[in-house]
Amino acid sequence: MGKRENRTKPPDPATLCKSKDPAAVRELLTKVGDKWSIFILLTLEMFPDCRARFSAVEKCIPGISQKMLTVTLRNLERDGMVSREIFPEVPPRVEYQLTKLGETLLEPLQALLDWVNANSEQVRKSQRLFDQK
Amino acid sequence: MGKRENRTKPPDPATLCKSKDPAAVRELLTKVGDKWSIFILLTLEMFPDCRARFSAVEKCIPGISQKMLTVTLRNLERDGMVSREIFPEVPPRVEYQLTKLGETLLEPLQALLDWVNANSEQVRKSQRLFDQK
DNA sequence: CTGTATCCTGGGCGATACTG
DNA sequence: CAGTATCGCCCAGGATACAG
Repeated sequence: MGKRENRTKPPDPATLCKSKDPAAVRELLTKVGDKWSIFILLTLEMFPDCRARFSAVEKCIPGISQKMLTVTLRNLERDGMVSREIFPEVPPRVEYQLTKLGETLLEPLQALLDWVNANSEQVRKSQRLFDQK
Repeated sequence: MGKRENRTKPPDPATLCKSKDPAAVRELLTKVGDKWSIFILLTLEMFPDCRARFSAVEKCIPGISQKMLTVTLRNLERDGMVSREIFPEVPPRVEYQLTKLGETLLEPLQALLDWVNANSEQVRKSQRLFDQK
């Protein structure tokens, strides 16, 4: 399932979407494809125990607004990728940590990042070629 | 680089974005995260020689509009993931084919799909739990 | 059959102000 | 410090019509 050998026969139309739970696939890729999720996941990964407080994450991600950090963290928590712990202090302290699930997602994600590092130059070249035609 | 061991010291803020070409990372994830790109790539992969004509791809992707198929294919071509060949016939025939570059992207992508297949149930469970609080 | 050209809507996201 | 609330812009993407 999902192997990449060359076929010699055309596929049954809609085979793809029957075998793969298209809703779940699209859902994840939409999440991961949004503007900030991956940066948050990768940032948390850098901290000891994959754990950091709100403001610490914020400082590691230039350009993110407070609102989007809150929203994206909340979504990640909802999906079970990140856990959230509130400390009843003043001033308040909230710590976020990658869950086991979140950590497992980072592996395939890292593969994608490696691909980017290896191939982004070729992509840019292709774009330039295409644009000047 | 990009390893996943636990750190014992907090990261240098903005380390992430210095080491990874954030523009390129975000660019790819935005593409891959759009509504149709992956389905198109996975569809082409199913055909002999990773090659199919416009209408054949269309039939394999329920719900895609003609416009979005055209637009997304054009973007993929611009990025060098897909090549396009026009046959001067009537009625016209146009064939699209995964390039070498496009095929290499499918490997990390497949890892992500496998993750979805393995974990989407747990994600849904987490969502239900979160929502009823 | 394989496109292009318009129009239109929803929602992602930023800016800003306010709160416990 | 770590949020909410509100407003408004922009643009991905759907519907529809037309063209080579």
